[in-house]
Amino acid sequence: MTIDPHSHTPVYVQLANLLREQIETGELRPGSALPSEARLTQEHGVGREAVRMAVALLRSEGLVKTVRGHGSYIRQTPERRQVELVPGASVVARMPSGKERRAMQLDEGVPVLEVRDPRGGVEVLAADEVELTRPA
Amino acid sequence: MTIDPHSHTPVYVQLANLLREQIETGELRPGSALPSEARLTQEHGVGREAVRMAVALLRSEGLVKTVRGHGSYIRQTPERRQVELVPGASVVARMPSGKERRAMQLDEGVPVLEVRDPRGGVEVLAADEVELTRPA
DNA sequence: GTCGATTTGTTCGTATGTATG
DNA sequence: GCATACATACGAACAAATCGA
Repeated sequence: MTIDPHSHTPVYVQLANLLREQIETGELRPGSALPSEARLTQEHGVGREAVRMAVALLRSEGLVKTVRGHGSYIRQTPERRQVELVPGASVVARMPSGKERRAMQLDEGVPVLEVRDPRGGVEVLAADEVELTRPA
Repeated sequence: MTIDPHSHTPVYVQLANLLREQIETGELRPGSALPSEARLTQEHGVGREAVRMAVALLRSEGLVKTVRGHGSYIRQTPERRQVELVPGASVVARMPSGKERRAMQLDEGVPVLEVRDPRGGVEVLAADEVELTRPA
C-alpha cells in the first residue's frame, strides 16, 4: 500500500495504519527498530511532521517506544501474570497520571488497573503486565 | 514552574507535566478550556510544535479533548456502570487499535477492557465507562 | 577520549483546510 | 463575510543524544 496525499484520511494516520499493520503481522518484530524518520519520509514521500505524528500515534497506543538519538522500537509486552480478583473487589482501568507513570516507569500508551479491595485498599497495576481473573 | 529548554527532558513533556499538574490540582477545572496554542507558546516561550505535542500527549492520556476550531477542554469522566466479572472470566486492559477507537467512538486516551469469558467469547468495553466487580 | 555519523528533539516559516462564533 | 482557532502538511535549520570507529 502506498499513501494518498489527496485522501480524506490524514497522511499521518495512513502511515500509522501502515506501520501498525506491519507490526501486527509480525513484519516488524518486537524489539526491532522502526525505520528512522529520514527513511520513512523518503520511502513514503511524506514530510517529517507526518512521520513524527504517525510515530507519536503508535507510541500513544503502546505499540512503540522512542529513544532520543537512537530510534523507535517495537514494544514487546512482557508476560502477563495472572492476578486473581478477590471477592468483593472492583477494578477500573485508566491512563496513569504523570506521577504514576514516572514512579512506575511506564512507557507511553500503557494503562493502569486500579484495584479496590473490599476493605478499601487500593492497588495500582501496570495493565500490560497483568491479566485479571475470576476463578470458576 | 517554568520550562527549561536545556533540560534533558523534552520541552513538550515539561509543558505537558505542567499542564497535567494544573489539571490534577483542579487549577484547571473539568469542562474548562486550556489556554489557546498561541497563548501557550507566548506564555511559556516555546514553539508551536512543542505546544501541539504537549496537548496531544494530554489527549492521549485522556485528560483533555480537543474540539477543532474551538479549543481544548478538560475531559470529565462519565459515570461508570458496574460490570460483574463472571466466574472463569479473565480481563486485560490495553489501548484500543485505530479501528476499535473509530468503531466504538472512543476519545483519545481511553483504554479498553478485553473480557474473555470461560467459553472463549471476547467482549471489548470502553474502560472509562465501566467498573469491573467480583461480588463478595 | 575524540570525532563523526545517525537519529530524534525543537523551532520557525509558510500554506491550506475546516469548524466555530 | 470575517475573525479566531485548531488540523494537516511540507521544508529548512540547528540542538542534543547515542553509538561506534
